[in-house]
Amino acid sequence: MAKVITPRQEDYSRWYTDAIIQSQMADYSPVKGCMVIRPLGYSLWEGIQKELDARFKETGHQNAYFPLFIPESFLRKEAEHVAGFAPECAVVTHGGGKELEEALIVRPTSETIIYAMYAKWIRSYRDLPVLINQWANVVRWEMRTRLFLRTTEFLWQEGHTAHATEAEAEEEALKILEIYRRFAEEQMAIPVYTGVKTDSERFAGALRTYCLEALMQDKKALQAGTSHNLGQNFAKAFEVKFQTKDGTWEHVWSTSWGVSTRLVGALVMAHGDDNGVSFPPRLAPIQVVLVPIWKSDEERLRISEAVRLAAEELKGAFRVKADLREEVSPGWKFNEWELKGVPLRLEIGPRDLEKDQFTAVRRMDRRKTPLPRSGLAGGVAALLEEIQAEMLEKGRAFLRDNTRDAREYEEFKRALDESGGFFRAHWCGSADCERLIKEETKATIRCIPLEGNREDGRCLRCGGASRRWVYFARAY
RNA sequence: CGGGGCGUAGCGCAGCCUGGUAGCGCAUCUGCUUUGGGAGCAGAGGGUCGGUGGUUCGAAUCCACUCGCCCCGACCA
Repeated sequence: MAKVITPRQEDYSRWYTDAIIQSQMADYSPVKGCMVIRPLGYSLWEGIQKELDARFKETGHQNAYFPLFIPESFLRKEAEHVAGFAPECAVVTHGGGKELEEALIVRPTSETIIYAMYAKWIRSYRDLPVLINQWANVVRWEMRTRLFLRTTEFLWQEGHTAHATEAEAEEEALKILEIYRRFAEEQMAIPVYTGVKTDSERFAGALRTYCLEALMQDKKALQAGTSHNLGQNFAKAFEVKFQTKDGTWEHVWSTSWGVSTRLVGALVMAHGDDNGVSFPPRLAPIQVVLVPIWKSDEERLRISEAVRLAAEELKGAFRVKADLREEVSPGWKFNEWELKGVPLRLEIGPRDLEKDQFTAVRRMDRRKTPLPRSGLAGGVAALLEEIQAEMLEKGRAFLRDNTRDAREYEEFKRALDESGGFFRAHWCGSADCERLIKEETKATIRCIPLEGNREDGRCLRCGGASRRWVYFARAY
């Protein structure tokens, strides 16, 4: 039967779409730019939510929910913020059959409504810090959309915290950045670069924007999460003040931070191959699939029984699926579960039964290992851990191999076209140089590392003095 | 918004140039044989050809308008 997915080398962008549609992670909706997240895609998001939510709570955050609709006037209160978001907002002008007195914005992000509420709730330094997160949908009217990476409506979490001092807010923003970084590596098996955005890439209304940048297989960078130190910008716009110990009034210092369903797209692009998507064991909705192989009725009975017993044994510790369908062949099942990204497959046929074993096959490279039926759970646990670790290691090697130094502009341009990836290059700090590089090469400064990049050099574009290098890349 | 492509059965497509009873593959259903990498044979069901209007004896096919989607660019998580 014909391959259902366009090979990556032929057309990476088609491959991405094919992999998602064919694996049934998502589908296009009747509304342009929107997508339906199907059970496979959604359960990945649930896995992401579960793990991140636990980490947020461990660090003292609580969940809450703020409404979808925001009065238009709220958005206008912070000048930079409104300039940044107004063009991409969906606006509700009618309700209940009548034109509304004040139009309502469908939230593109919730800073404004949240700070309006914080202004009511915060009176004293004793009320601080406020550490709230919400899991929500937001809408941004993007011109060009792509499944999971950029859709008109998407799901995310947005944390919004308020603190008594600038130092506390800064500490919070960095703490979250570190949570994100570790999550990306430990759970998603995607290594990232972290750092701070330049002014031009900063969140509208933030003092500083910290970010995670990952590298996809087509050598383009993907922003995987952001954490903003908002300073007192929103506090001033919304009059969020508190009384200090000395009785003076001060504006709070705040942060906001988020990751979105884009992470699901990152998983696809980081780990998928021409056979479909491929998920790291810790996030895989199904970690182990059991596939029986039989010929005679007698074999069918014995082998399906062995599968049932194994599934029973593994069920407590792993997310397991026993594929006992009789209407499709084993070969069909192999392909289907590979397409859907299951990291480990256990085959059992007459030959395995004879040796009292399962044949384990790793999704990431199809490597086969016999696993004795006794102590199966232990063997499976070890294999899954091994796969998780190797997927991360593979990602690390990929990131390392595709990060280069760029000292000379023409050489940089050539290397961008030839190899892509990240480039460490000196930048004088001028917005003009940054803009010209973007116009001339389509590469942007992905982030300025927080440490380890101090070094005297010459700006890639103008040759002026530079004291630190930054990461450049073409990005999604 | 600019450039390109596509709307014909659930999915993928052919047919359109040169108008004349709507086809192929996959999927689905039934039966038998199969099962260690997408099984075989036989049979069956399924389509107002994106929409509207026009030309014509006759339109999937020609013309006009329109709607939608995908890809590439400018904006962005």
